[in-house]
Amino acid sequence: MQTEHTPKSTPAISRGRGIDRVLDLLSFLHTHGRPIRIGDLVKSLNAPRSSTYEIVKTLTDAALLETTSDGKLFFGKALYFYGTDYLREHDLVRKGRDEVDRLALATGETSQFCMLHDNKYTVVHMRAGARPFGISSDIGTQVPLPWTASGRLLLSHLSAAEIRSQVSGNDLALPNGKEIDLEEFVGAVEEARRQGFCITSGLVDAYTHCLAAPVLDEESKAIATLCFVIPVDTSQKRILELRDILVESGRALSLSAPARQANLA
Amino acid sequence: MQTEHTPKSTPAISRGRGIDRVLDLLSFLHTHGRPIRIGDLVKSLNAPRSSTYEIVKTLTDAALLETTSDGKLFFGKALYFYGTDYLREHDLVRKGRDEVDRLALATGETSQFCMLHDNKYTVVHMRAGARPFGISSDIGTQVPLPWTASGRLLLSHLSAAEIRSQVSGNDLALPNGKEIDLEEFVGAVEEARRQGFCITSGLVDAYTHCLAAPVLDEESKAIATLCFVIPVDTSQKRILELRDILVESGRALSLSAPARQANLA
DNA sequence: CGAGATAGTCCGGTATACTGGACATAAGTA
DNA sequence: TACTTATGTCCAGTATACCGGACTATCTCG
Repeated sequence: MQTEHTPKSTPAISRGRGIDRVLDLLSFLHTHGRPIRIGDLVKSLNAPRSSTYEIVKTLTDAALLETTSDGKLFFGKALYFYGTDYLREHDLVRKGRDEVDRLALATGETSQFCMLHDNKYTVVHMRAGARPFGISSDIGTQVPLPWTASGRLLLSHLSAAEIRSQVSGNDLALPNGKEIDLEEFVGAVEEARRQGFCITSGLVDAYTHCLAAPVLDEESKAIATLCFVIPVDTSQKRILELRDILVESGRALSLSAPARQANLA
Repeated sequence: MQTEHTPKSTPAISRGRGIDRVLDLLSFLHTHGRPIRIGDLVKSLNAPRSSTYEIVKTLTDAALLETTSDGKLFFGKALYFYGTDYLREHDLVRKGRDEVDRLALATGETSQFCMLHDNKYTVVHMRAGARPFGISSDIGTQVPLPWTASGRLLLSHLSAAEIRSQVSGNDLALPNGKEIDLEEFVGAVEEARRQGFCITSGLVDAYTHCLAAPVLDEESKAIATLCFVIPVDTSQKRILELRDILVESGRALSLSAPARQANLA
């Protein structure tokens, strides 16, 4: 499941395929998030200079990249068009976006639509709530799965063993320095599946709850999640209210009825 | 200015760079506009089969492509993220989109934000008007420059000679079979620049006017346009009213004052 | 002015990516 | 059954894409 073109252990510089260089370039540009000078790019990618120039030229001609006014590089128009095409053809994501916008408007809470990408929790769409609260993560932001409620749902179709192998050691270390216990996490995933929703508190930061509901595919596997990011001081009553709204929205987007016996235990 | 990786005259199949194959693939997928089977892809691209399989695998692993439920290929999540990144960093396009949405809402008319791409008029964003009228072109749609009012504005920084060389013979043939006279077109471009807006009638189809205003960069060159697509039977008064709104919006997005003596002649 | 970064071009040798073709399935169809 | 059409894998030879390194040209800073 590792992406093959980014050898983790060997940042070594070897003769490489042009394609792989391109993929690395784009991927780096995404995590970097801002325009970058070509020299820095060469250093960051640890790629041969002349090849990089060549590739950048090719990509720029094809409008996959653009040069900003101050000579830096970033994504170009073609990628915008391709992204739009993706959205047009991809019902689920399109509906998910609409639902997020609707939820944020209706509840005033910061809402997100998330999917698994690169084996990470990834924000596909988000809309900030009414009160400007904290820093809401941008679209495309990736976070280790154990840090989020959605992460627990997105893994909930896997067996305990599979979960253990998916979560690399690093991912269990929270931003606040604490470490999540692996077995506890496996249990939480299990519980999330049984309940059909998940709530976590103070994981990514100390001041928020994370409240998530799954979107299921035909086989009742969570292919995406909807979630609210809400202040810790939210009342229990309000939390439950939001949870019900979220679960309902998730069900509406799902391709199958939950099939789980939702409220048994 | 031709994209180098698509030799027009030689659809020949020769040993090619992987990168170029990828660019061709993406570009084709965009114009195709729908998921496609890999076999058809091979035929359409006239590319070696084994290489295509290899490339598709690589791109799929990197999430640039995705396989649909019925085994067809289309753009993947990564491209959606890259497109979002583009939008986030690209002020002009972001503002242009907002303005289009605003205009469509305020006037009820179908509105578009357009730019030059691949030497074609390209719809960067659009929003359908209040009355569902005709077929509004999707985002990413490309049309020969002479067919549109925007096209005249987007070329208006060029000399007559440059314009002649930009417009290839094919582009002058309208969908209705008629042919635009090249010199007439050059004149229209000139006039569009002088006036700071442009109106065309019955070009792409017989039932619409196309009304466009430029967005200028620091050197007063049109880098984009805003436009309305309106029914032929719109009253003259209404047209002028919409024109003023559009010109004003274009000015607001511009990086320079029009600098042209707008209403001289 | 010299020293040190940075952007960008150019070129020849060679490691290897790309390709054609063979092969294995499976589905449709006549 | 036999024939066609599609997807997909694998392999070895060679055309060539990629890389290292040399070279220019700016720019900045001391």
